[in-house]
Amino acid sequence: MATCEMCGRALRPSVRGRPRRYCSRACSARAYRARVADRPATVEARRTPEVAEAGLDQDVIVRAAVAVADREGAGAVSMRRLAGDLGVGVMSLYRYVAGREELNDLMVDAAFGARPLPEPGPDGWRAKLELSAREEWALYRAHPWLSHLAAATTRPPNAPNLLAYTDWRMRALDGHGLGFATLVQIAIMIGTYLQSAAVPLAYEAQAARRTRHTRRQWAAARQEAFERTMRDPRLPMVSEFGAEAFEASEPENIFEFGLHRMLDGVAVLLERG
Amino acid sequence: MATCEMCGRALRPSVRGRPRRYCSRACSARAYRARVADRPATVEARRTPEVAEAGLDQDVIVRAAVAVADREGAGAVSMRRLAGDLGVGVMSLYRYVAGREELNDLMVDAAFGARPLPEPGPDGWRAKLELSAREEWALYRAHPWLSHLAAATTRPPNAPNLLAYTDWRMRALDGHGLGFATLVQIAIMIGTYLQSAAVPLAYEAQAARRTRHTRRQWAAARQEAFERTMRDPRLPMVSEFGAEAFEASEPENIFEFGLHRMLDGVAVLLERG
DNA sequence: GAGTCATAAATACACCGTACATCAATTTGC
DNA sequence: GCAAATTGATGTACGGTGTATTTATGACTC
Repeated sequence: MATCEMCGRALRPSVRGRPRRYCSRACSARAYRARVADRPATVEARRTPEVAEAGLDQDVIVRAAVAVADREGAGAVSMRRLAGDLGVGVMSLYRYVAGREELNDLMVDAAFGARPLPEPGPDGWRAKLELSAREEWALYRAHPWLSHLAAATTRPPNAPNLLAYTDWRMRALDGHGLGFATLVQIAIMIGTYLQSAAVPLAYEAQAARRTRHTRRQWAAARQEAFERTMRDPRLPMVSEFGAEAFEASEPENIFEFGLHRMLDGVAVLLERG
Repeated sequence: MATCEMCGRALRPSVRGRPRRYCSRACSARAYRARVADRPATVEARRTPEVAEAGLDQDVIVRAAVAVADREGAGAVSMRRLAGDLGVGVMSLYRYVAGREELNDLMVDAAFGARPLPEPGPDGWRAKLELSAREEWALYRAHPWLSHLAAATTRPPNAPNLLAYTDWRMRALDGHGLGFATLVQIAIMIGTYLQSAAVPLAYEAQAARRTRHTRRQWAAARQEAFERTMRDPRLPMVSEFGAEAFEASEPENIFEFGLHRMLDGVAVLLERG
């Protein structure tokens, strides 16, 4: 097991690239000091760094990330890009954000935090659950990158504002005789479904960002490719796809359909007692 | 609109990086010939390329990709890695696969193709749908990278073997008085749900790949982080999470629970006529 | 006043996907 | 029969990615 060269503590595994030598930036700096100590003092001031006016913090970074993702898609978000937008050095970001993975979690949390569910909400468990689903869907509509990132959050999820949705749903169902474990499962089931029903929204947004010309080209190529695979004797039903079926498989309609089926399923569960 | 410098045809947009100049490799080669033609003939043979023994093809590449993903996770799959494993040059892969995106689609298709649904399957729509869900779940268990990639396939999906699942589900429900659009929606709803219910399996697999030592460290860090966010007065229900709730939120149990709720929901729809 | 720490940023490494260039071998068209 | 075109394989290079380490400055503490 590798240990820190300065303090001897266990090193957490390096995410990628070279193995770690120090357990923290503090140890790295300490080691640097030690090395510098016994070295001819040739070091002198070369650069006077500009002081950032307002100062950096986690919120600023996350807001910048969300803004980029909203405008140009999740793919446009990178540490370099954010640093450029904020006018700071790339590595400065790491002072406030552990890394790319944490930034993703923070983006998800920020998005959910901007749209809290109302208290106490409408009457009745069904209206409540339906509302919570529509609110979450509205979020995915507003931030097409969100569903993908929400599905990719660290597990168990580390975003309080995302958990707030789960909590609200559990409270919506509390007092109807269901066990705690069942409340958990219903709440998770709904979130799970919405997340992946919303994934196609990212494709729509990607298309919308193209120029009218290339968008048409792109859509045509996709459609053509699909029609080629669709026309397969082993897919008798899919071969019958027409305008009506395409309409039915629009994200909006899949969302709506699945929501009602799930709520009907929950109703069955409640009737059984 | 940019056009090919050789043949003047419209250029499809470059996926990333430099803009295209030619519409195909053929045109690129033609341009090269033209350039070489009026140039002192200094070019001579420098290298005799080794002929690949068995020859490359799409299947070989896709199988290699699936093998790497199974063993080391989706993150380990890269064009360079595959080329290395297969003992060929990186760019040789592009002769059989359009690019990374198509490779993803092909991996998904290959996985689903390896587990076709039985014909005619069990009796009754409910048993059929349940079987199809369990088969798909078994796939996600066998290939933890699959759910993520399946969610990220191009839309509409271009993988016949994935569509075969949709088709089979639609046939399972055919003849019960539901409209074609409803069949589509039920089939998509089930697939959608399973995909995102399976995402956490990738985390489990990632954990399993770690050494026992680092796995414990990793799990402890995750758990600690979660318990910190969970203990929040604004999350009264989540704060109550105990062993039972954690057990209930295991992927396997979420899968099982959601499946039965959805099938109950479909049953309600059928009763209504 | 010396030592420590928080902040900021440049540099460097190990990756990634893929456009284009370049060769040899094969196929095609006349 | 032979030149032209095409195909297959591969090297090189570009423009990115995340992040470990190093270097530097000021502010705070003992």
